Amino acid sequence: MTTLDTAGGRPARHSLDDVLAAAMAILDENGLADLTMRRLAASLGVQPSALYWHVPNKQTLLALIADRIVSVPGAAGVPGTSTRPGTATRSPDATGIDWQHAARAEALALRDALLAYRDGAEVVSSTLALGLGADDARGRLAAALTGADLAPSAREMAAATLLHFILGHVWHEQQRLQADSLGVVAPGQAADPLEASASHHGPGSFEFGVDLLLDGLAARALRR
Amino acid sequence: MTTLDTAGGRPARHSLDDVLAAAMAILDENGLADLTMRRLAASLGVQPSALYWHVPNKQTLLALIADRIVSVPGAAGVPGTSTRPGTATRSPDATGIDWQHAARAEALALRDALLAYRDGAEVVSSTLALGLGADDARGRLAAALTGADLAPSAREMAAATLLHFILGHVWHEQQRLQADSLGVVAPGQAADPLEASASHHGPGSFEFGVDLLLDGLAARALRR
DNA sequence: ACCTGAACACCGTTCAAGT
DNA sequence: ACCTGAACACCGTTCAAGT
Repeated sequence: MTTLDTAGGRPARHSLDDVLAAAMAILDENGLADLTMRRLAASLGVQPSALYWHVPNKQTLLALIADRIVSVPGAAGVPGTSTRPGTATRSPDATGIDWQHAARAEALALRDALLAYRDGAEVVSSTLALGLGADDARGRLAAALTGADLAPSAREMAAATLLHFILGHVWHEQQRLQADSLGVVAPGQAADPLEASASHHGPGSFEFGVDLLLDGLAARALRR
Repeated sequence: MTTLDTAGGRPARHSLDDVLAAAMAILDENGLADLTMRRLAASLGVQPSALYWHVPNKQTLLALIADRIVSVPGAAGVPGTSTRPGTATRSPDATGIDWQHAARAEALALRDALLAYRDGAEVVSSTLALGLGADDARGRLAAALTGADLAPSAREMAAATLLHFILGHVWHEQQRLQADSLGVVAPGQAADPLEASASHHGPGSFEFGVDLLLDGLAARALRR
């Protein structure tokens, strides 16, 4: 079905874009555990070895996917431009825009982007040290913090803190989604909504964390 | 060398404790990628299938390891008692103890515990939904926050926020350690100490994040 | 109580060769 | 420019059987 074999001939010919699209489809439908090079090749109607013409190894493939997951236009993004420099600025005259609102919006947009693909947070997390997508996200968060009265290094560290929290939270969230759908429930972690909503994983716990960080920054700004 | 074959006989007999100790040795010396069931079996002088008498599957093995990594006595822990209830209280009369100091100490202790094993943060993160170790850590953080003037649900959410930040930060940190030791450097992420120390990954960026969170909590406490 | 032996159904990656 | 075919060196897990 996704093989897309050329009408008459045998060997299907693909671009890197095709490969990434197919990989992301598998990721979303079956999860990271099922995203193997062999399964990906099969979904493209191609031999596994063919993938290594497009990509040097699986790790790079995952990094490219992470890049795409994170590069969807967020709250500050212009729709259609998927890649923007990390230090992108929003509208030049930022007067009247509350930086806390901007940072909050960016954080929520990043969470949505991660939630848009199954295991999105794990893919992006596992790829952190390779740069690319994660750096893009941190750049956007840092840009959103322009306006807070912070030294450049403090702004960078604050953006990193936000990013780490977001990845940690969403990953946990997606692990629970998967565990629940598999019926696997850990002893302490009750699956019934009663306990879930009353505890650290209820709705709003993400916003709580973001606001906590932003409150900390605001307190710092006041002390200068 | 680690086979520990009984002097005279053929089949080596082991306890779950032996298995976990051998697994943690591999983890620390060779990393998570090399911690396979087959390699673990070989290090114990046993067939791979023998491991499945001690443990139902690899995921459970990793969860048990995560539990041990996290359960080292932290700042508030009594040395020797490795397992304590999640809602453990520290000394009853907490008057005079600054909760911010307690939470900070607990966060630093957790980071040290994660750093004590190669890929520690990834192992614990991947095991979050299974409860065990991660829950223990969150419980200790929540306990340390007793004294901050917070509603119980807020305290739980704050502990979760701290935990997610810590895992995200240390995982990133350990990824960089491994990337550096392999000589793999990402385009943007310069390996030279000049850029590293000037940015979000310099020394102190962990403390910065923790303090940011604690400042946010302090600001909240003031508003009540 | 703890392990062997053999098998099943997979992996990622390389490399010469094809078109 | 993009793919095949065949191979290499691995995986996690199951299960009957042994002691």
